Amino acid sequence: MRAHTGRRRNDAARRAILEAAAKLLACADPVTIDAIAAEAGVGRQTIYRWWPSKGAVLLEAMSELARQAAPRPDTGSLEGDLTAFLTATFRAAGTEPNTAVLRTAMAEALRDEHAAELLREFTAGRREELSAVLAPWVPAAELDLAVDQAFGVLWYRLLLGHAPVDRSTARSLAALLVRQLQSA
Amino acid sequence: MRAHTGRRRNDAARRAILEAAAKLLACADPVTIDAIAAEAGVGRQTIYRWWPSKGAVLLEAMSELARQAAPRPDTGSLEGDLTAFLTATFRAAGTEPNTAVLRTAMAEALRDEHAAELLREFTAGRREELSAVLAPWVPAAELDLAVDQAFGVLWYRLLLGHAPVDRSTARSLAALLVRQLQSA
Amino acid sequence: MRAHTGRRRNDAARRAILEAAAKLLACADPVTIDAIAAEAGVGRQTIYRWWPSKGAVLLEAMSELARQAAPRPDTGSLEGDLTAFLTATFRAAGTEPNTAVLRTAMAEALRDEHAAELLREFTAGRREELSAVLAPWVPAAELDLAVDQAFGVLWYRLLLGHAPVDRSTARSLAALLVRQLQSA
Amino acid sequence: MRAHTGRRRNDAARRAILEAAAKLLACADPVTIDAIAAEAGVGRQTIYRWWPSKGAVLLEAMSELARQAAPRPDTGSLEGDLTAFLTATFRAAGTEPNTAVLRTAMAEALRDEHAAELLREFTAGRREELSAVLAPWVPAAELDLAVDQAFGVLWYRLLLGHAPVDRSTARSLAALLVRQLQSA
DNA sequence: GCCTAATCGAGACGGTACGTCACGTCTTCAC
DNA sequence: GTGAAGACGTGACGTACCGTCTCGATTAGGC
Repeated sequence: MRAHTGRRRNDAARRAILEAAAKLLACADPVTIDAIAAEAGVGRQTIYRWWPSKGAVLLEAMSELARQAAPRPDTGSLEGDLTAFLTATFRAAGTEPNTAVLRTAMAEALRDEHAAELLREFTAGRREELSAVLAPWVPAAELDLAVDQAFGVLWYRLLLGHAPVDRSTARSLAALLVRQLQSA
Repeated sequence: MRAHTGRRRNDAARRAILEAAAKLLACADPVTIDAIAAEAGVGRQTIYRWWPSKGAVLLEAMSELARQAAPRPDTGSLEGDLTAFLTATFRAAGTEPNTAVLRTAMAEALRDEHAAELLREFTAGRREELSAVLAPWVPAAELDLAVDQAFGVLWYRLLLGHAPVDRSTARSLAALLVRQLQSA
Repeated sequence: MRAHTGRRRNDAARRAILEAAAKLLACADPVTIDAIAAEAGVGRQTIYRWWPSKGAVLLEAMSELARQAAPRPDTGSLEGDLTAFLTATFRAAGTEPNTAVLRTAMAEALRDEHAAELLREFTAGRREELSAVLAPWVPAAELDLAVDQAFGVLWYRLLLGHAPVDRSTARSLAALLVRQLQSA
Repeated sequence: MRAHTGRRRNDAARRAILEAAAKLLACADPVTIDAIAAEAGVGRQTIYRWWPSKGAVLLEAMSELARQAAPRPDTGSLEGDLTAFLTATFRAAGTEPNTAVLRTAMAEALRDEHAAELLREFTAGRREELSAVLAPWVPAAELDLAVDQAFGVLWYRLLLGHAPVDRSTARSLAALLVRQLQSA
């Protein structure tokens, strides 16, 4: 038995696919596999060879996009750190095309188990970031719920659009959470 | 001029459609117009005559389902009222088939503007309920954000599934929010 | 038992329907019941009350249109009479909108037994006309086939459109048929 | 540049579609695309990929069916050849399921320009056959009209059904045409 | 002058077929 | 074996007409 024969995976194709997906993700309208393949100059099968579904491609593309976002602030106070984190996060999420990307990603995750898994991983990563920020000051028992309150507001507003996702929201939310967490 | 001519809308068909939609909504797998029509014993066109899209039917069905849910508690304390409201709400939303219904409704709203509008209306109604509960005790400036924190946690967990939506979550959340709001 | 009570049939509606059908028949594109009803300013049911199918309306409209066409020539010779008859018939049938009417009528007759029956009646009438023209000169045994040869050429060209249906065709055909019939 | 990439057209599917169409064509009742697809064990889209309309499929199927029909008789006499040709043709056309096939084909051609074009091609081929039979004996100027007389009788009777399309008709018609053509 | 009943325009109803779109799989040939 | 190209079976979509079934309004004898 040979360990491996034949042509090796073309990383250029992989990157082209993710970039095409990212580009289309930002357009707000539903993304098709054909569109990704055409935009990437790639055969449809090349996508299915490496990802289990359309949603998986989109989610991976989104995760790459959002990789750089997170600062790990250290201002010396809970309120300072939390404000810095939430401000950065809300500003990023509330700005197009990111808003459209996140909404489309959630839409995909609700229809595709592969995408759902990747979105769970992505959001778990974000929660860990925020947990790390809060951990020094907050009792462990309250951590998870506090984190979900912050990201809950973010996603709830993002998906429904009834209220802004912006810097000022982030600041108010940080202040409220601080009061809640420190009054223990 | 006559006020109206022609056969009137068949209310039995309308109800059959919404009930069929509600039934299928609870099944967790994607709902098709054909399935609704068949389940309701109705022609497809009768659906398209009265609703602009599949999403609109589903959202209307969901809204009818959830109409009765809300208690308007009056225990005499912020913590009592809030706990009662959130406990009831989380328990309802966290129980199948309601969880599936809400997830499907959101999935539809993310792809269909008509459904989105109806989901906005539905969630606005729920926020008003909670606002009414909080209003006596909470400064107006903090109301909206507090409400979004509560429903944010609910939807965030519902959609991602990383943590439970249950009575105990509701109680913890109520306690946290009370601390936050009363420490002002 | 009373012989009859209630409102009588509205002849204006009947005429409006046939005229609307005639008008739409002339347009070459497929005619719908809705279009007839709208054009006639009539409810759909008023059509179905009096005709068994769409085709029946169209065929009756066509028959009324074509009622006046037939001359009963008497030039004193077989060739003269035949030429006169065929010339008139081919010129009428070969001119728009009559061509479209006949084609549409046949299309309808091929899908609708009521229309087929009416088209059979209509064409039977036309064949009788031609038979009457030929009868004085042609042995009875050959009459039917000769008549079918004439109308056969007419319809064959009308339906396929590979060759004209015009006065000169009529004259050539008349001459050929005369030779055939007189050489007995 | 490559001459061609991608999977090739599946000829088995093509044949299955045409055979299914032929089979359904013979059933006298209206043919649907779904029925063809199901009978052929093929997706609907595979039909639309290769034929512009339902009529085009049906006409192509009919043309294949009728390909073998034509004898090219050579009995040494006009009457002999013509009788042989018309007898064979009328017998074939006048026998079920061929009659139903031809009627359905015409019905389709009257509603669908693609089918009309294919029916024109088919009938043109048949006319050429008959022209070739007649050419040695008939002046060119009279050829087309004589041919249209023969096929005219065939189609006229086929479509209206007022008189038989059979061997004896063919013989009488041949005799009449011979008299007409030879008495010049 | 009512009563009865059939007709009218309007339009909603359950159906059937249409032609399109996107999916995820498969097949072909080039590399 | 991987790549682009593209045909394949599948199944939902939204539209167009069909022929039937209500509606309330209108009309016209028979009593």
